[in-house]
Amino acid sequence: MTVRTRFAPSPTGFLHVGGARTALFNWLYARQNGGKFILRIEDTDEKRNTAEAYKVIYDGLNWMGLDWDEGPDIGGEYGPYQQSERSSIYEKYLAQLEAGGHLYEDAGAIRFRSQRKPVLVEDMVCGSITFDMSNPATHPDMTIRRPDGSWIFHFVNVVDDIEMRLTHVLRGEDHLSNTPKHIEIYQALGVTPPKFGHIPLILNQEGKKLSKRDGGSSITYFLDAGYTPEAVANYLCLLGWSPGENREFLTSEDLLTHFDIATINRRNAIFDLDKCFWLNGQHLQHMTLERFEELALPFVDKAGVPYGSPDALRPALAIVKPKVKHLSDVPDWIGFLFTEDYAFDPEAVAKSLAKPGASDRLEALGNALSTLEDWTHAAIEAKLKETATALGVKAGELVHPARVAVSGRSVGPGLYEMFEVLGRERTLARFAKARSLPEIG
RNA sequence: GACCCUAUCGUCCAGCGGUUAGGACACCGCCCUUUCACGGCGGUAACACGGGUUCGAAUCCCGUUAGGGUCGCCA
Repeated sequence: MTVRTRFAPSPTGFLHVGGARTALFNWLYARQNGGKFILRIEDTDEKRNTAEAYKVIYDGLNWMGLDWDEGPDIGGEYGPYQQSERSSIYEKYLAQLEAGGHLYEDAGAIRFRSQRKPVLVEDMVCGSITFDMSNPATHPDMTIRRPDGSWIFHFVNVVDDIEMRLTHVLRGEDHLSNTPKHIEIYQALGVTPPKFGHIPLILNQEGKKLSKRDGGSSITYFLDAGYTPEAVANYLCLLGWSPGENREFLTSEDLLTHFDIATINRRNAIFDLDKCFWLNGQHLQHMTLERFEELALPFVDKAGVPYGSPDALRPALAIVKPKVKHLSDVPDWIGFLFTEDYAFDPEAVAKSLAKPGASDRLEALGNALSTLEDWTHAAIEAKLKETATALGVKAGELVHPARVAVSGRSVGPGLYEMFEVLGRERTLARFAKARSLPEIG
């Protein structure tokens, strides 16, 4: 039997990281088993049904690299894939339950009568749990349809999972207590339930369920802040799971081969943005330059960095890739390489360039570099050190003023790498420009 | 309140009857170094509590406490 999993978000205009995680786990499970991953939009509340809300879901999943085999946008064998268009299907199942004597009316709404028998939930992550359904006070008969004819989540969710031939339902642990109710519907319909897997929740710093209000609870936050999807996926999998051997850095391909839903623990986990941040730096550092380029380009373009052509941009990206931690920092880290109109940070100028003798040392360095044959970072480094020795000063006495001269700041990419990217002409011109600054004595 | 889940450093994860309780993030030193990073070395820091079971419990059982979740005509 082909594995079929799904992600069934409500179009709220917000993709929660917890939602992204369930989507990721379902996607991984489907891909690991040669199965299908289905996207279904649960929009029984029509107010939510807007094009922008759909776009948020599509964009979020696409960004994470999660592709779906069936969905509202691409169709599929068991469509439509949005609940607002499936009412006739629900009517059919409702009639079946009615015929079985499982329904009754209550103030215009339709309720499902519980059998009041114990229900066993065999969960892929939580194990076997038996729910005693005998107390109507704690397990009231659930409403299935409102007086106005609209449908309630529990019912349509089960019907769709049946109709769409889902074999595995991996979802948040907040649904664990709802599962026996869902199983009762499967039983009333005479259908074998799918396998369930309830994954622990993501908590905020206060240990509460991560909500919209919490910073970093939306997947767009990670996108905008310059996180890479591979780092976010890596981090999300690490929450509650470990591949063993103290391994933590996993590429998306590693995740596909190693991640195992059955071995995640049952404990809710607090989201640690610091660790995600660290992982992001690791991924940035380890990925190919091509991938880095692909991810950084939108940020560079958005900031309006005048890099000219991709060929001119590439070397600049190459020298910041090992150092930058957020893609959103890239424009700031490379901007000065593409304009002679870069700003001088007053503090940086005061700390090195304005120091006595700095201008002279810069001149000496400029003279030495003007005749350097091989304009590579290695040769530049050798020449700078040679010059320092000749002047009888430490390399830092040349390095620091030179850094501020060419970049206007005290923090940035490697100095020799910056020189190399700038080229001799512009490097020396910037030395001269810096020496003519009013602050320089 | 009832029901369900959970309980190892501040945080995440290892540990599955015998360990000096390990790794990572964060934090603090030191080293490397052209800044910032990276990297290296070292440090602070945990088995919630109480009973069992056992020759022996972080590991198994029970209870307590704490946290989370569910109990909608939200999804």
